Amino acid sequence: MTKTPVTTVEYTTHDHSSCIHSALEQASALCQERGQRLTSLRKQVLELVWQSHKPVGAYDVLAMLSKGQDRPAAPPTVYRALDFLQEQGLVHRIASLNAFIGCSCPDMPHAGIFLICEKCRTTREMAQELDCQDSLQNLQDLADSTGFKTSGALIEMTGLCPACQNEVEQNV
Amino acid sequence: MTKTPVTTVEYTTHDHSSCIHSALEQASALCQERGQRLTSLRKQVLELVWQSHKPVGAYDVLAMLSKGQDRPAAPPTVYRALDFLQEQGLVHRIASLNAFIGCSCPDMPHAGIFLICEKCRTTREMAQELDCQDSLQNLQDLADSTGFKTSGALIEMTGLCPACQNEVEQNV
DNA sequence: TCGTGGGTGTTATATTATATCCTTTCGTTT
DNA sequence: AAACGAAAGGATATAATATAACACCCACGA
Repeated sequence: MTKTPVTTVEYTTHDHSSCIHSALEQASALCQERGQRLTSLRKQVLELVWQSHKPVGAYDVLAMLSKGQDRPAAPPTVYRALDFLQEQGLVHRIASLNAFIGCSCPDMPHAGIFLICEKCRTTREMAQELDCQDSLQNLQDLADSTGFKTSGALIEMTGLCPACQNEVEQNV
Repeated sequence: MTKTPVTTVEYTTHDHSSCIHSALEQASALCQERGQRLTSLRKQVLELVWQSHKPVGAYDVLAMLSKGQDRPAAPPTVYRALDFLQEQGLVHRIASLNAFIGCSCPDMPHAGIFLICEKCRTTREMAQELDCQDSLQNLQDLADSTGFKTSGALIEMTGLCPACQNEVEQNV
């Protein structure tokens, strides 16, 4: 049986520069709105995180940032920028990979649900889908019904993205 | 309003030695069943992980393991044991804490849902509750409906455990 | 103008995890 | 029992990730 996958931009060749551009625009607007300073360094780091739809390590960012510089940047430089971006909801940390990824909808607070391809590492965030927030709420209700008081959730699902599923089929 | 929390053993003073004992018993039985070797070292590490209902770091285990030894153990010793225990489903890794916790129901494979108290770090695993597996299935269906092929899930919820909620109230 | 505080640079170090090679242990086969 | 091979563990080194602490600078308001 073949089912037509609902392919999303993360999994297709697309004009990624427009992803980056719109992420930066949105970040800029949000920070202005909030009276936060999206400094040159922070913007640079955000742009580097957005170079792909795969989570990127802090030290990768560091390396990219240092490329062509006379003196390479030091870890705290990057971690501070990443901390800021996380606080502003502009990037998420993927705990299972010790890596960071740009948030696809930073304008509304949300606990992200991440679909991480274990083959190509392309990672998609489910956040705005209604059903998704329902499921999350279910979980939280469940937790709270045991007397726990939930304040945050981390959901990372691993598997194969549509593109990598196809590759596997072809290799067989 | 006050609601009576459904307190569970993790959050109450209890005869923890019986937790440890039964975990070891169960581990022993499972390994035997599977033809796996629960060596002395692995058993020791499992016991150390079970010292509490809080996730414990690999280097904490290392330190406890080395205490009183003439020559301290080296990291790979602990990581190898932890890897084995994870493979056997006897311990889980809590990604957001880089730490490990004993599995409360190693006899059936499951994706754990963890409730982590951000104050005392006591962590409870929801695994067997029916609703909980339903919610998980919901999430997976949701992911799969986008063309993703889910193979594993990581769910870590943070908040306050019943005991720590009470403390907060008292301090106010 | 003078503080003041946030942001960044810099150095050092902490924490977590793995690679590699070698030795020991243990079950199996002969 | 001896020999073998595979799995487990010991030991050393190093990789990868993250933070502490302090110094400097600059923009901004009093």
